Amino acid sequence: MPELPEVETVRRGLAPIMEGRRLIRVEQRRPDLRFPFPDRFIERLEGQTLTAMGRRAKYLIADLSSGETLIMHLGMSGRFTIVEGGQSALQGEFVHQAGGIAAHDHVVFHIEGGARVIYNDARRFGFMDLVPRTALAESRHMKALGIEPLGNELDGARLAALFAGKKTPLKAALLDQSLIAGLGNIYVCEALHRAGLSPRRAAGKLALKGGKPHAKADLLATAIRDVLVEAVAAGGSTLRDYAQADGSLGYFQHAFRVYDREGVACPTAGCKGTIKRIVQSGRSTFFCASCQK
DNA sequence: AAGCGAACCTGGCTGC
DNA sequence: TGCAGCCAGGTTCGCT
Repeated sequence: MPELPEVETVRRGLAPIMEGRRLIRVEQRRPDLRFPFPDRFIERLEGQTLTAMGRRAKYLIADLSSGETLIMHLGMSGRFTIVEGGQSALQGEFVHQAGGIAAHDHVVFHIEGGARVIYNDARRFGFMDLVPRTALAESRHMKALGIEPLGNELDGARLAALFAGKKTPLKAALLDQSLIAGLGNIYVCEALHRAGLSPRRAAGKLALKGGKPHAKADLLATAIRDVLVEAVAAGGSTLRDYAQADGSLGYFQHAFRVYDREGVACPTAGCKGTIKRIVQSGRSTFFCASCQK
């Protein structure tokens, strides 16, 4: 999935199609994804106008005219495809031949004006839920989330405070959504490389000392922000066949410096190291042992 | 209580 | 070509 930049890209792709429009019809093609769909899912959506498409961490947050909010998470393999209304005969024919539905298309939103938004998720680690807007912040999905890395809260001092006393490696601390919400495996690797910090280093080492954060804490906060801002600007990096929310077939190739680049020369200027792959808490970490201390 | 590993599920790639 | 084995962007649960 989609980490924060990819989810933000999806949000930006869906917003112009869905905001201010009514959900004419909704198809739910199976009873569950990661979790069961909420009770009366279809009935609570059909006829509602989608008033705003937002994002919190890796969650899409769609406000409805009913006062409820549709929470959507893409898990590992979730994706949205937009099929515009008023398309050419040729495209229409293609869609017709394919039945308009592909394997793992689990939810179809028919939007006022003719567009369809299709949610496809092969592994079904994603989910959708409905909660009253007023209960969103306290909902089980939002409740334990940490700070937004692109918000104003993230800086060296805050990072140092969050990591204080933690013996867990920086890699694990940065993946912990209850501390900073939105980073995933790729951008954690990228941010640590930019900051010159080893993923194995204890998170607590960046903690405040005498009221001042470790100098590296500022560096890491900046690296996190930079890597996310660049990825969002690039339209969210996409891997393999991950489709852009606008339904276009072309995909953007983001140049990762370390992720999935085992054996490649470290891109840091003047560094003679080679990117290594190790496993931390069951997941791949890519880093350069010679410039990341 | 923090901090691991396993589990959830399917598909794609690698190597025999 | 076939098939077993391993790996994948996330989160949650359960066991130290």
